[in-house]
Amino acid sequence: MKVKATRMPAAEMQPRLAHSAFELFAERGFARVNLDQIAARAGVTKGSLYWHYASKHELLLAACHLYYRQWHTAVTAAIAPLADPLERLRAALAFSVHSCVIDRQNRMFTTSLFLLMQEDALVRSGWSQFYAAVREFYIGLVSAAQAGGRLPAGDARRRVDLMLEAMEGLKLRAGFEPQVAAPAVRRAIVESLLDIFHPPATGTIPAGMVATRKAGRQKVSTKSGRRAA
Amino acid sequence: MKVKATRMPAAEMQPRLAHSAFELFAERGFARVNLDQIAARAGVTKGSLYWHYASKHELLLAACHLYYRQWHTAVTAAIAPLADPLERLRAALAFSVHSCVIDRQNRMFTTSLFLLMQEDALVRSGWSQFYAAVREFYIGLVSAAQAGGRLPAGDARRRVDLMLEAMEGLKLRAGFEPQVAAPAVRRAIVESLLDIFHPPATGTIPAGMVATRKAGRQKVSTKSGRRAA
DNA sequence: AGGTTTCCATACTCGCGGGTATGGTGCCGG
DNA sequence: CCGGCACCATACCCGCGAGTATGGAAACCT
Repeated sequence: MKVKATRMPAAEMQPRLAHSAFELFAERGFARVNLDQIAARAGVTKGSLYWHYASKHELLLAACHLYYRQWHTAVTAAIAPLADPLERLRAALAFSVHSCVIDRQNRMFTTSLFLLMQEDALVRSGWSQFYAAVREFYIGLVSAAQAGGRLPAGDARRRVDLMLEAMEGLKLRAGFEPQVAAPAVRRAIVESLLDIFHPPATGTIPAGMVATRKAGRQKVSTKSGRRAA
Repeated sequence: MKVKATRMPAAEMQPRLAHSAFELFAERGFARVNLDQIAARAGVTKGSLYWHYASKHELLLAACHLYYRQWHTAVTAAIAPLADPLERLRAALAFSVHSCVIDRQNRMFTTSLFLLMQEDALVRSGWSQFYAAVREFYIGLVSAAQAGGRLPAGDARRRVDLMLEAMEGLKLRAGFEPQVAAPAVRRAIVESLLDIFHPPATGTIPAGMVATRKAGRQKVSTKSGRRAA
């Protein structure tokens, strides 16, 4: 029986299984992946998978940690060569937008995660911590740009929250509107997100004296606005 | 056998089943609902469910159409009594934020939908049409506010896209950070979203007011440059 | 009335997949 | 050299749930 019991040197199979689990979850989503597939991709069978992980759920948590670490190293590398704080922020945004829009695996994994989060406290708290880390990371970039005079002062935390929400929404939108993957659109999106860190022209409402300096720069609403009845 | 074959008058059972399917999908998500539960909530059994719908998938599509119609009537009612265009926009935003943040059913249903979308063209195109309708609805509100001088001029479509993305992201965030459900936070979020429709103080970088003079090797160029990302 | 159609219930099939039982094999210490 | 441990494969169990087969009762003809 060509059993090929190659004897992995102890704690090498565990991350290997987590990696294949992550890949498959990112390709097909958690529910559409079974344990035989995960084990097969790692080169073993389900029986030995259960020696390393007690359940599919544990495998999910391991895949999540893998995802979190991957994001951190990738975004760190993306901004490492840059010195100007605004350019660092811009590069981080460009990286995030790219991974949200282009990387289908990323979309599938996180979308699957958002559903699991609704009924699993561990997944939820894990994501919550990751999200907090991402937020602090961006707040650091924005604060540095503000301190360096490259961005106007403002409530960094609140604006970063808005920006991150828009990023997540963009990811979802890219799932059904593939045109946002066009390079020109992506660049425009990055600029839109950067605009979030510029405060509005006036406080909140420009009462009646709106300047309308650039009115009519683009065709406005003639055929788009089916008025709300 | 007390068979209780009450004989629903033809096309009354169909929407009844769609409604209970929607409710259950919104409570537990598509994958965690079986057909017996849907049939039971509608007062029948699975055998008769299959007389009205050919598969669970058809039931899902019916539930989607129900959701789309519900959103439209609800948001229309929310802004109906208002006349001022900016107030209409604000009311629509407040309604949307409320349903994203408070309504757990809404979150669960759409989150479940986003996952199904990845592998189901019908669900995807249905959502795409719905999203387009929502976008046009908001573009109409924004354009009206701009035309009435209540909002400064600007690219309504692009800003509405950004706003809707932030709204979807907010919905996801509300799933794991329940503190956004606080009324004060909700109001602040509505104002943040409204700020999107106020253009930044200057084009992109406020060069005049800050110390560093715009080391702008790359400027935004307003339309589309040919820079590599 | 008798036949047909419409709507509904009961009872079943059956594949899928998470999880388990069990036994084999390389390896290491004694 | 041998017993035990770590790692892995094979083969099984079993619940769940989508979908089906079948039959029965009400309504609708003609």
